[in-house]
Amino acid sequence: MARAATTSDAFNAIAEPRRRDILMLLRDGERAVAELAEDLEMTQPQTSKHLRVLREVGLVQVRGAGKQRLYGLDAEGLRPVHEWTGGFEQFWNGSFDRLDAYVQRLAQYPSTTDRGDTDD
Amino acid sequence: MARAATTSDAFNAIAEPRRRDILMLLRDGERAVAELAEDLEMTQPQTSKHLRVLREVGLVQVRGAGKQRLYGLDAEGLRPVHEWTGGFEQFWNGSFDRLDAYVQRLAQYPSTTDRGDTDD
DNA sequence: GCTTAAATTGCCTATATAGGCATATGATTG
DNA sequence: CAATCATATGCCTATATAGGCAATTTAAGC
Repeated sequence: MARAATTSDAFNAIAEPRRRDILMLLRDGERAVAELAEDLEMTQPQTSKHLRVLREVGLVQVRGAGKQRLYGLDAEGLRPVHEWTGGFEQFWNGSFDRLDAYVQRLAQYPSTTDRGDTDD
Repeated sequence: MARAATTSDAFNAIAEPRRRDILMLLRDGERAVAELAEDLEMTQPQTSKHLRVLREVGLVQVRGAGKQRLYGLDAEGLRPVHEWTGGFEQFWNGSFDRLDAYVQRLAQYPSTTDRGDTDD
């Protein structure tokens, strides 16, 4: 009855722009919380919370470094998202054209054409 | 103060599993609402609402076909997601190894090694 | 125009945050 | 152990849904 938990998977985790920003920053290497907070102009608790979500879905890792805790990227979790969206690649890279669409439509609605009801 | 609107962009739209299911079904061609509802075992209003979100972020298109409304895929909107995640591909396809990580860490924390504080 | 079929929209509830702030927890150093 | 720096949590509020159901709109057909 409510929205899906953002902590459930990578899809939900990266739905939040702030978290995407964090991940992008981490591409350049590990970062301490305070640094991330400063770069992204967020408060420290805010940053910590986002990092927690990212950690729970396995997109980042932490390691203690003195008083600091350095967060590092664990991008493997983004792979499913990349692959899922990749399953639609044919629809935007040109290998999919109107003929494909026509054939697909026939597969589902063969009667549509019988009634001369196609839109083109 | 609240969660980001799921209607804001594709990232949010596909965070919902149901909507991903809908998009996958639509890969095979256009579908009427009732059909989608049946295939996904959802109520029809529920399906309509998800379709509305998908339409608002431009991931699907509609066209009237008699009493029915056929929804079709407009996957172009998934491209940004695919490309964004693709920006992390190096981290899981093997071209990125511990040396890269080491170099990246140095870039951010050169002193870490000076203090003999690395984790390996 | 009325009836029927197919979808959409409105209304209500429960729930999961995101953000702000204060406070607790951890680790380091003297 | 006390003091301090760096993070993580707890608590509270506002908000955006997702789901259930009823009612309204849209489109055919008679």
